[in-house]
Amino acid sequence: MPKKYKLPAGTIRTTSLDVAALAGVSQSAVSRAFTPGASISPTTRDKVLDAARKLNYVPNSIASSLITHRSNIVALILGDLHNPFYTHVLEAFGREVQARDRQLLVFTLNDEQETDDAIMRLLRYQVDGVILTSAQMSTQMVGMCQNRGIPLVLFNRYIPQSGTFGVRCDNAWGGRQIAEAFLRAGAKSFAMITGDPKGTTSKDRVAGFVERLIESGVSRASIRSYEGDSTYEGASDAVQRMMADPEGLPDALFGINDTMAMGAMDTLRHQFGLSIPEDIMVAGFDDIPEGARLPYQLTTVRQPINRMVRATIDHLSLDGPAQSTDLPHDLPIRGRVVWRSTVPGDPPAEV
Amino acid sequence: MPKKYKLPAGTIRTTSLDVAALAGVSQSAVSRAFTPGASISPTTRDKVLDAARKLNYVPNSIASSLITHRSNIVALILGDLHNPFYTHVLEAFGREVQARDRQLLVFTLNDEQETDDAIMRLLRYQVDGVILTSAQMSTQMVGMCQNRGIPLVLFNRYIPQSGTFGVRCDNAWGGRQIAEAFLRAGAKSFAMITGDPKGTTSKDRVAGFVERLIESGVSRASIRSYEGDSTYEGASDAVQRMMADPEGLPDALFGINDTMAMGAMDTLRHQFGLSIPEDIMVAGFDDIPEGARLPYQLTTVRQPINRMVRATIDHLSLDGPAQSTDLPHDLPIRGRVVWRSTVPGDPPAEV
DNA sequence: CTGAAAGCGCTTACAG
DNA sequence: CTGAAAGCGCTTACAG
Repeated sequence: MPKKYKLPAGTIRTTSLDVAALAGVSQSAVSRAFTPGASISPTTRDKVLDAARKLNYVPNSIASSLITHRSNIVALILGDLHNPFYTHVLEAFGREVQARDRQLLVFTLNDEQETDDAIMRLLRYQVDGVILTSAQMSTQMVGMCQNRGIPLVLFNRYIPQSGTFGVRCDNAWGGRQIAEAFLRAGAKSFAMITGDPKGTTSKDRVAGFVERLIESGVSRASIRSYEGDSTYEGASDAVQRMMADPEGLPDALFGINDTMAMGAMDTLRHQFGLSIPEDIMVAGFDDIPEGARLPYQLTTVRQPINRMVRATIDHLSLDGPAQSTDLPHDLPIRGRVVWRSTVPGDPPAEV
Repeated sequence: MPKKYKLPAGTIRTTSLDVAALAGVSQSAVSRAFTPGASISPTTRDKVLDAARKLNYVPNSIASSLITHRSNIVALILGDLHNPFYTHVLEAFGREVQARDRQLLVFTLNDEQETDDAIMRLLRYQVDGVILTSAQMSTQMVGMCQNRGIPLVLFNRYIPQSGTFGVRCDNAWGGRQIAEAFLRAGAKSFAMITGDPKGTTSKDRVAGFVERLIESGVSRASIRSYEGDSTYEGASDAVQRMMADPEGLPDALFGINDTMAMGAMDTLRHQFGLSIPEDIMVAGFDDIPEGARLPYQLTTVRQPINRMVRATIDHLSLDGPAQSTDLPHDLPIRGRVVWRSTVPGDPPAEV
């Protein structure tokens, strides 16, 4: 019986029919043997599993997906791979998704406005859920996912009034803690190196930071801001601009993420010969392990990655029915301050 | 006409049949409109594409995969995510695979011996190819892939006599260059911080390094070796052991990868107050961007990632027939020395 | 260039 | 608990 559709030459393709023949059971029985909880006797199951082992049979999940409408694939859209924080995010999602017998289909974005394009591509793969860690997406694309019943969760960002659900660190709270730390250490003038001006993450950290300073009577004029592009190199450039500023050196510098704080520290020390925290105190945000290394010992805010990742995956409702849409559309999770040596003195109380 | 199989509630599922109905053509025509190179008139194609747009139709690649035996998915097995080198590898593979209209299904490994398990899982997804960057796999698993006609390429490792194809950096050559650089700078005693003792990468770099030193009359006794676990922290521990060694400080230290070289530098400087290269010269391997930062300025060997990634994907033969197996089973690609300031003096000639 | 029809490899009501 | 059969949404020979 010649196959009607061409297969790559020399390829052996063992199907449930082959296993059924060897085990002397129906094809349905083979399917049931591989379906947890299916109605099958232990005897039959063992016969099938034996035959499957002999034939090196592995069920074809493409075929089962077609009928179950579940691909067991979760799409992860990654923007900023160069920030080690996102390496840890990828690792955490990989671990959690694999623990649920799914796999990650990764979409790496080169340009900013590629998110919509990535969504169009992942729709073809019939993914069971989408995790978006990158830039903005259009409301049209949100609709494409919703129509198809594909759960979408934003990680560490939110799109107001889009009806999308977002899990994130409580960035404004974190910004406040850093402000408080600087104030207790006696700082009077401040600078920030900011990230993506369109992203909510950087904006919220800045907002919390500034808010707390203003509350404490600091004048807006003594809070400067430089764009750092979220990167080490961008922060280094921002420090050049800060140092060229006639205002002079601020007492305290807030890098909106650890990578930028590290870039700023290296530039302040090696290019301007300054000491930290003696000449200028520095703090970051994220608590990437690199910030704990000997040369940095960076005071920062820990993002509770594992809790954030689990909350994200829970919202995907990979098993069971979709989450009700009455839930709050934004779930900020509070981290904690990690006190190291780039800010002098003792940790202040939470504010 | 009620659907026989349950769909998640509130979900709209548009198929080629719906598009065909709206466009007034057959379902075959819809399929052809979305198949590049298919036999279809421009008029019909436009009618179909119009209807598809109105209905937000996206072809279901699960269904097409079932019949074409191509999932358009490439499996990438990643081990050491904490080494920034592999972040760049992931990014390069993502870029190249997406440029070929495929996506990466990522398998992150926590433990060492999970590779075989990952292979079993990816077989279900009917991937078009497998890229393995992690630890060893059994020859049985190699056979599983070969039987199914799934191309498998090892990235930066090889398994002798397994019949598997590997693309890698010419690690022995790189090790020789570092040895030569140290020798020209006047070093007489040497130490290495090594990586995974089972991996070929570390072994080959060590072998090339030692070989060149021996050639130049260096005695084996003046070449020490410490295990560094391929990590920053492992290298830091290795330096502790090296400094406790009664042999005293060597003239030159080779970190088998940049991450370890950086861990060693930080520990030598901040914990032992040593200067680099005045007290001890250091070199690494990989040329990760972090090694070029101000505090490190690390002399190293660049791995030609882009060439390696392209060679890997070419060997997958995603389009066209599978590669002949007469090809050499191991393709070492030569990098180049990146000369910075952790080794004194001028760059030596290649050896 | 076009349509009707078979079939990819499974899951799952249905009827024993 | 079990098997025969329908069907998931496509691609592709086949016959016009």
